[in-house]
Amino acid sequence: MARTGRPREFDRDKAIDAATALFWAHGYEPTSLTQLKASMGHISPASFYAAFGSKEALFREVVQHYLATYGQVMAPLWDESLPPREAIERTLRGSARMQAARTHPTGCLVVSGASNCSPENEPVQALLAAERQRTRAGIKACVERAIARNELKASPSTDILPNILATFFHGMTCEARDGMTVDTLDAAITSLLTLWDINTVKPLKNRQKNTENTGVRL
Amino acid sequence: MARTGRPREFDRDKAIDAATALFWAHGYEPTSLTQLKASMGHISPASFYAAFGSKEALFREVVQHYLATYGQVMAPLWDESLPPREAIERTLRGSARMQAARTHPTGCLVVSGASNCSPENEPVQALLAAERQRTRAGIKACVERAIARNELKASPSTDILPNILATFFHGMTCEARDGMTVDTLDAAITSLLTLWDINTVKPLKNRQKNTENTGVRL
DNA sequence: TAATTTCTGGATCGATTAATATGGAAGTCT
DNA sequence: AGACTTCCATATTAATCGATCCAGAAATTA
Repeated sequence: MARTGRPREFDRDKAIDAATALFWAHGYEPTSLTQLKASMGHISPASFYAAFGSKEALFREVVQHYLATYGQVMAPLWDESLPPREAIERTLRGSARMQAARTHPTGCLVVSGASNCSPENEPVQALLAAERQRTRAGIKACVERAIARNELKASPSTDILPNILATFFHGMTCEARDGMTVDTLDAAITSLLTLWDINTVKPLKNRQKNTENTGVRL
Repeated sequence: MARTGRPREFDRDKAIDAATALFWAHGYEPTSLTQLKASMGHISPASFYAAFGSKEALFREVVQHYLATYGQVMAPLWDESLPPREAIERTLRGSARMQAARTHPTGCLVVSGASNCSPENEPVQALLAAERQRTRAGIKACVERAIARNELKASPSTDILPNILATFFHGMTCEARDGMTVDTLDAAITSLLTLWDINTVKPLKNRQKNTENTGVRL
């Protein structure tokens, strides 16, 4: 769009990165414009508003950027070329590794990015809530696909499986932020997936071997 | 202590109740002094500070009050007169029912009460983090007690069981706040506890009957 | 009644919030 | 070169933040 005129002096992409780190670590409301501008190289208010519009608009950009990068650990959920169980397992293990990493704030931005909000910022909360709902739908679709492929038997305990997985998944944010390591989370995932395996149509004695050679992305 | 002088005109206990509802719904930082004072009957700043000292001191009182009332759903964890599995089950079901109830804000105050915090309020975050750690210790103690009583076999998958339960437990806050009903959470708990049962020393064929006649408190 | 204590309302503190306005320098395009 | 666009830095907006202070009213006890 902007092709003429004086070019911006700060790197917009790096600014988004810096804003992501701040919002991720402290949440939407506690992150002040002063902090944001400082993290972008002490840019002026005018530069900030010209580049991003508002704090909320910046946050929405940050969320999109997060989903397009870190959030890609959940991509297997919608990859229908993967066996459903592997899609779930890759998502869980990838998320565990991402959320517990020390190279950025721990936990998931979508879960904890706006969990404490004033009523006037309810739209921000709704944005993340919608994204979490998308995750639940993805998990549910995997389980239903497994049933359709005759890999899981249809039963009440299979019906509730997506809810268990979603609850555990969202709980990882709290655990990671409280210091749980990736190894511990990974071991928990291995054990949790037993709940999947005991609902398979033909239980294999050595099914647990599957959990070792499934790669983890990112 | 205060026996003479003009008595306070507002009900301090009701004020704590009102503050609990606000902090629970919006979190520590987004809840302003103005809101707090208004919820206590539009009391004056002087009355507020005379009665509570500061916003942070009030929050600490609120947390104690929360733990002594709503938080008592976790009491079974430290009740050694209960069989360990029943202690865990009562805690999970009681928490699910409490967190999903519509008579107060959903979710758990200890999990979401200060999840978005500025660095200067780190002590508030630490207060809740310590309480969460106490919960994890309680869950772990139950599992270890079950092993000591020869009700669970010692194994790697038993070792990780407390972490799975804690992650699920803390995830319930996110699910409840996003609208998951108590019935759904309850069904998920029933299925999750299968992970306990498959690690029992002598697996009973009709173990699942146990999940029906265990009472739920509060 | 007198003395004491603690309440109340209102004004106010400095700091910080997100957002806007202004004026001029800097760089791009024709 | 000249026109144009967009940048930057500095001030400043009104509102709100948590917290403090003071004067006077009110209720207790002696």
